[in-house]
Amino acid sequence: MKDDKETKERLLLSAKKEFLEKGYMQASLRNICKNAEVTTGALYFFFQNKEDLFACLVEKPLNELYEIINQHHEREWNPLNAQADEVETYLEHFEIAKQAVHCIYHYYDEFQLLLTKAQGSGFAQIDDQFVERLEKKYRVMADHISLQNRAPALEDYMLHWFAHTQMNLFVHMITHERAEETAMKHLEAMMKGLVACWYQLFQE
Amino acid sequence: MKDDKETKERLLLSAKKEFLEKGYMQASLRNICKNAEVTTGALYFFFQNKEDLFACLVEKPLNELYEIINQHHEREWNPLNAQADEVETYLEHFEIAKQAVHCIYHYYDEFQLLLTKAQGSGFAQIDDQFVERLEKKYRVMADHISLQNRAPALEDYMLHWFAHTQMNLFVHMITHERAEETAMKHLEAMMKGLVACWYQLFQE
Amino acid sequence: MKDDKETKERLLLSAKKEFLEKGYMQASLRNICKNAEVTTGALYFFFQNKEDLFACLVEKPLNELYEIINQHHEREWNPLNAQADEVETYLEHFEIAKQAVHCIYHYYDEFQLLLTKAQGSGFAQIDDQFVERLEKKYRVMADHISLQNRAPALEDYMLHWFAHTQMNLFVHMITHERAEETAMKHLEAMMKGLVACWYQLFQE
Amino acid sequence: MKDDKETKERLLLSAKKEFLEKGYMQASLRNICKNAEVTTGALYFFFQNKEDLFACLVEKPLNELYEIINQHHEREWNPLNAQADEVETYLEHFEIAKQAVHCIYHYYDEFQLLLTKAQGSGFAQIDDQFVERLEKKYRVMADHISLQNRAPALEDYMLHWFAHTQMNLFVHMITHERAEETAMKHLEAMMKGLVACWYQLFQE
DNA sequence: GATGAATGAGTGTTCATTCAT
DNA sequence: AATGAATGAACACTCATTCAT
Repeated sequence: MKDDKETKERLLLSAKKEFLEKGYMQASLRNICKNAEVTTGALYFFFQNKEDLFACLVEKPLNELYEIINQHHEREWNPLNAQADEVETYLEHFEIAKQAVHCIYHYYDEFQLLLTKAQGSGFAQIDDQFVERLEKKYRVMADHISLQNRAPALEDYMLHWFAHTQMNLFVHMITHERAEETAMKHLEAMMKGLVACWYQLFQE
Repeated sequence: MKDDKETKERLLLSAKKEFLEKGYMQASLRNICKNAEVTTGALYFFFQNKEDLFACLVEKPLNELYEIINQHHEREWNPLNAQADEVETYLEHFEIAKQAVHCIYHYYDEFQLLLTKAQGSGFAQIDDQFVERLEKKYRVMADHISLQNRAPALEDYMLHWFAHTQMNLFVHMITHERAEETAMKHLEAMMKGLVACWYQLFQE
Repeated sequence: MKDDKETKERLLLSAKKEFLEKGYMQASLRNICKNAEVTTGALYFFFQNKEDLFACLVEKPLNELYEIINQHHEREWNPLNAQADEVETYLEHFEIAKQAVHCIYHYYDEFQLLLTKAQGSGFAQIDDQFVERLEKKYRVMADHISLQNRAPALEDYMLHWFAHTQMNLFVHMITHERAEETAMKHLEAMMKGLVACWYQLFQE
Repeated sequence: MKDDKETKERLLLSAKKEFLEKGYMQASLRNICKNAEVTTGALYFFFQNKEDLFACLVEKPLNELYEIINQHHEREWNPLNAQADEVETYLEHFEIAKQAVHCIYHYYDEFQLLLTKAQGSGFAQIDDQFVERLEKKYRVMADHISLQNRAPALEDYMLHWFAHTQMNLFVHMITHERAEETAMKHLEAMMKGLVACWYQLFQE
């Protein structure tokens, strides 16, 4: 009777557009419904509230990204067999980043929402959580390097900053380059820079 | 205690508090006036609107920061007499950053507003403007290096990202460390990292 | 556990709970259906609307109570053979009240609904109807007494008030005592008081 | 510019009407504003919310009534000099009731609101509080009588019921008779009945 | 300089009810 | 007998802003 697209789908689409344009807070449910050619009541049939609507857009991509980071962590970074020379480290860093970027570009709009339009929603501090996961991962790598180099452990503050910088790299990409292929090319250069930075942090 | 302060001053103080607590969008002028023990009308005598109120808090610190960057640019970075060896570069980078950080910590609350609470206001993309200024400055430095090394010019994208990263460093500091002195110590380490990153960007 | 009960039964049970908890107005059909594990549509298959649902819970108990009052009226209160001395009167009053209380406690929840949770429904003024029936009954008794005592007839207002007071006694019981046995004990004492009051109304 | 009546006054008047007609819950603020020829915002300038609006109508009359009950309690019912014969008791009971009724009729609409239209507001259980105050007062009188008659103390349940009945008398009056004078005449007869009831409660 | 009153559009959310399937 | 989708009006409440005084 309506269109070929299901109502829920139309609502999600309309919501995505509205959230992208105005951000979570300024987005108007009324507007979302109007653009989806649906009444307000209908929205509340499919979603519990504004928050839930946003979450439905964003949760799946987010979990996929988390899985990527965590899998990596568990599978490859067994420090026993790691040979933490500079090249190794770079490859490791780069591999994680590449997969993350791939995921992020696969859900381009959704990560735009998460990383730049979530203020006011429950996902506002998502970057902190994301940074935290990176931090844990980097802590293991850092301690390994310190051990090999007989250098003092990397300060928490530095580790935290580095993780933040890494995450901001992703935010930067998604904000400045739409094409995944081009993004990937940039990624390589930036990661080289970051790895140089990383090793510098261990020098006195 | 209250009465000796001018109304305008009280409003600005109350506004700063509200904006810091809730961010620009969620801040309520009603609330700001109530806490300043002033009526809404009074606010509109001193300020044109919400936007203007926010600007009044933030404009002066922002301009001071801009001046620091620009002065530096003009005075010290005459490329004719620059000897762009690595140490020089580091010192140059570091000197600018130090002065910027000093300024930022001098107006701690205000930069908190600008850098983390401005979403919804006209200053929402202030970081972009800030980045732009850094970019211009780094362009000169980069070209100088390229010339000396007979290397190809640094890509715009990379320059932009590096400037972003530099700016995020400031955001990170202001979000994670209240004491200027401690901040400065961290700054040194982080800047060493960034300079390493910077030089890496010129490698093939 | 759920499946053996018929849908209609489950709806009525769930509705009773919701109405008792929130009263007629605040009760949510949505909620009633959810707790009955049934969709809204199903509710409207069995009941015409909210009002009807409430009525279905409450009508049968109400009619039984009406019958008790009316039967009594017709059977026993033939004034020709009544010997309206004080003891007789007390016993008569008491007997009716006892049977009414028994009925009310047999349908405890339902009368709770009727007497304290019906605001907003068509049963909101049920107490008035109830009082009316009591009134008719008391009118006969009152006139009999007036005749015997050659006293003026009991004013309508007083009769109405007395009937109200009698009914409030029932409301009070159902609101303050869950056990029928205990309630009955209290009933006796209260009825003695009311009969004293009743006779006082005939004094000049 | 508007009428001769102030906006706030108009709002209160309109609110009183709406609350009386529909009860607290069903009353619509939109409607109240419309009838007062005022925008919704205006209402919220004068009142915090629906609850507050209702309270503003009702609080003053309520406090006056409380004062009447309390003053009485403190001034006259010093049991040392009380001669608790039946006539005394009646007069005492009657005197309180008369003053209460006078107060109630002075604020006729407001007590209508309080006693019959407050469901859903914070004043929903106001009758309980009111009963409680009466109860305290009657407890003193009851114990005095028990002492004199060497009779056992009046059961709490009975006292509570009697207080309820007394209060219901007021509710009844306000619901059934608009003219204070007529009401007062009825009051006397009803109070005589209640005092007879009261004394009956002390008989075995 | 500042007040107090008022605007009016906007917010997210809930509701009883309907109906094609 | 029952579902799931959808309606549309209503709700209390908040907002930045205006303006006569």
